Amino acid sequence: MSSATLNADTLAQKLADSGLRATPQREVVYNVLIKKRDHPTADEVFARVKSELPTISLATVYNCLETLVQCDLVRAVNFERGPTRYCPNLRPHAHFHDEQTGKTHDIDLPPTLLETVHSVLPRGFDASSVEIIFRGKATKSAH
Amino acid sequence: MSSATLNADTLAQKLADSGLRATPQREVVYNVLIKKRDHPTADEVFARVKSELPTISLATVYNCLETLVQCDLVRAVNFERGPTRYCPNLRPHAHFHDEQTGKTHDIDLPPTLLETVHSVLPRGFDASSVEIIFRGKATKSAH
DNA sequence: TTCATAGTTTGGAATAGTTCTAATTATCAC
DNA sequence: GTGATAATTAGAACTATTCCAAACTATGAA
Ligand SMILES: [Mn+2]
Ligand SMILES: [Mn+2]
Ligand SMILES: [Zn+2]
Ligand SMILES: [Zn+2]
Repeated sequence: MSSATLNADTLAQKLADSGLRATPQREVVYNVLIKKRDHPTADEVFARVKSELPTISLATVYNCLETLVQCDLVRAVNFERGPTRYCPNLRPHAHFHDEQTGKTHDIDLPPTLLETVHSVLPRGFDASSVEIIFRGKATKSAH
Repeated sequence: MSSATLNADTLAQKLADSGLRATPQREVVYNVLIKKRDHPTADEVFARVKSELPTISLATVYNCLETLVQCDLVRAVNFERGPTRYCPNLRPHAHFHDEQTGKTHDIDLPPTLLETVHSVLPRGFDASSVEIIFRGKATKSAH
């Protein structure tokens, strides 16, 4: 069974869990995110999806991305003014924003780290999620 | 010497360091941020500043906020789609976003934490800053 | 099958937040 | 004071996103 088929099944399943249908548009949008995990904007997703579904509309891309976020298949990422970016990496990870290139890299986190970070919260703060963003420059060796 | 005067001096000094002038608009915008540290949007700053400078324009508020950010007197904060928020707290701190109320709280960080977080970066990633955002709910006791 | 219904997509209009522009006003150095 | 430079202002323009109403599609009961 191909990885694309696995993804399609995962997608169909998660959508069904939320009472939603697996449409061609949703599948292609999701596959575009999986295929190139560079945190694209909605416009960039739109451009990539068009080559497979030339008649898709930008509104539909926004709708699909929103749906995928609701189904916990994709994370919406905002760490600066400017368009929202989309990330299909569901493992706990931080983002490294390279200020020279504008590229955003995923940084895997050791399981203990989120615990440690969480532990700095004073009483009365009950966090359901933690987000970590680095800014700086990445050298060539860091692909 | 009053705290307002101290702030005004700090402001004038930092602006001068960047070759900029201390104008009434810049002073009032800065004082508004200092006075109520609730991470207001530009629109909210505009509304507060108007009571002291009724003829100030929204464009000037944006200009002043941008200037204060450049001079490292204020941080611009973006952790979701929606207007940028402004924070005059220069100590290392995280943000806690209360999803019920929409309010954003400052969480002071022990000096070791940023080191620990920083240490998860693989070779090739050179971070100049780290940002931490919690999301969840704050109980009444957490003011 | 056929039809009714609900879900989805679509293009365009509308909106929110911000930035740009060109004209005016304030400040500084001489 | 005068001229140069910096800052403010109102409004236009712009970007990203959401809203809307119409058309289309899938589903599934009769
Ligand atoms: Mn950037
Ligand atoms: Mn919020
Ligand atoms: Zn990511
Ligand atoms: Zn803050």
